[in-house]
Amino acid sequence: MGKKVRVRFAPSPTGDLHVGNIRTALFDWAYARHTGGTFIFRIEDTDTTRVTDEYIAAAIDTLRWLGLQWDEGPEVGGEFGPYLQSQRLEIYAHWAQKFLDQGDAYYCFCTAEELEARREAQKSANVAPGYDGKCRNLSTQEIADFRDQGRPAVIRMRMPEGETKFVDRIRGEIVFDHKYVPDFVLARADESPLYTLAVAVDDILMKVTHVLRGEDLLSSTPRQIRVYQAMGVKEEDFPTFAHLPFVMGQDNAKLSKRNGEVSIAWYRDKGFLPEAICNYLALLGWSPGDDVENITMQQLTELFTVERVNSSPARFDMKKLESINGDKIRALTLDDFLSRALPFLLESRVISGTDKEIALVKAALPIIQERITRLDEISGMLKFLFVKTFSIEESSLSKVTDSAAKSVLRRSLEDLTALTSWTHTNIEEVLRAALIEDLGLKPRIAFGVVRVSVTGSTISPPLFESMELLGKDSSLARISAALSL
RNA sequence: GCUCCUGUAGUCUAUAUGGGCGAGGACGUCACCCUCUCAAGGUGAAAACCAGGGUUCGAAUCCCUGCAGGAGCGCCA
Repeated sequence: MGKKVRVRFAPSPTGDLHVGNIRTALFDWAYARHTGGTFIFRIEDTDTTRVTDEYIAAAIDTLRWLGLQWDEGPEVGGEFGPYLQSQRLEIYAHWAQKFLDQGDAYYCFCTAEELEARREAQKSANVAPGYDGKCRNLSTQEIADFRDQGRPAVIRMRMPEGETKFVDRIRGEIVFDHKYVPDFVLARADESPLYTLAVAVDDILMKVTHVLRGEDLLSSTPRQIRVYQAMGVKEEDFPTFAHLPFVMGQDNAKLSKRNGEVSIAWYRDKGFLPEAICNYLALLGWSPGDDVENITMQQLTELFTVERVNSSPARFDMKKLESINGDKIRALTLDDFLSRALPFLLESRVISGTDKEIALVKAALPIIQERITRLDEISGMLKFLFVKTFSIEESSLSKVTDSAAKSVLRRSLEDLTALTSWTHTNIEEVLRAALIEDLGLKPRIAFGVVRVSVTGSTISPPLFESMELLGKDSSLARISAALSL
């Protein structure tokens, strides 16, 4: 080796980045960081009909949010830019022409309809569908005739007979017989490049040393290698390939909207922490070993090696993600937790953002920190502290209306009114003395009644702390309101 | 159809190069404990080597076949 590691994450943003993309990006990033190499972010936008500026912007935003800093790429630049393939068109045109001149590529005049018809024929004849090489050896006369007819021509790469052999860092030696690798198109009739041309050219020009990407690209590797060869690159300068296993949906199908949300934007909105997403995704197809699971981004870069990546596909499990998310939330410092919680409270309009509100939120967060698995649960748990017109939820109303409940409320109101120092320990002391010791009630019954009257729900943060935060006036007002229901 | 990849509990995985694997951990599930609800935490339980052959003193670990799942075969990436 000796060469400095350069890895790239090169998505084609035809939609929001999804779980699978991110897992790939994460491994690329972790590998670069682990080896002290360079992490390159490149946008593959050669398919202008499907890639949009919005999706590109979203991809950039998502990577930023996840904390996967790139060393070269959009917005940060770099020595081998530009990093948007749409800005590198003349480079691809140059190489396509060179391949043509060398005889490695040729013009193909077959129309889409003709190709389609022949593919159908191949299928019904039980032959692998693929280009049949019709235009491979056209004479100059034939080419001229097609040109005269005004037929458009694509540029096709010639696959010589033989085989391509390479060592995949995850799967070992892989061999493809060229019989199953048909001549492929490098550029459209309008000369715009295709992925097959652009990736290979860019990986070489950007001096990429390791290609870590999805398993779906495994069978396109011989085509890339073919381009390297046509470029005159020596075999020892080819990048090393490592094809990562798939991330699939719960039901073993490919991840899609239908089974589990795939867009990272959705996870962000739901209140998943970026470090939780990364930690969980890192565990899909990789493991640090030694029964370790909960790791920081820093540890990931220290522990990550391609050797420990599995070759078998993994299923995405939302439950486990939530569990890890809960762990990460519990590990947050109060200030960090606060800054992450605020956007959700603002968004749901539980608070408007005044200093007073924020101070109350900060005081309340510790009592809910271990009770949530996602940030979007915060609003529901704290809204009782902020609502202007308080009401008890429908399903819990019956808890406070029977006569036994009334006596609990009456007694609570009485004893609490006399309490001067409104702290949760004092509140608890008073209520225990009155309801448990004096009235002889079971704690869960007695406190349950008070809980519903004060928080409006049978489920809430710890009662006494909640009452302290709510304040004496509001707490007593709610109890007396419940009394008159 | 053809080519390629993959196969440890419901899920993710650990067991560096075959022998403490009579299979370990985590999520989930169930039970119990703790407890003012909900959580968190603690304890415990059920739960797996795809099948069949071989190689070997010994295989979950290596080989073959079968089966199952997935991917690719585009003027998509």
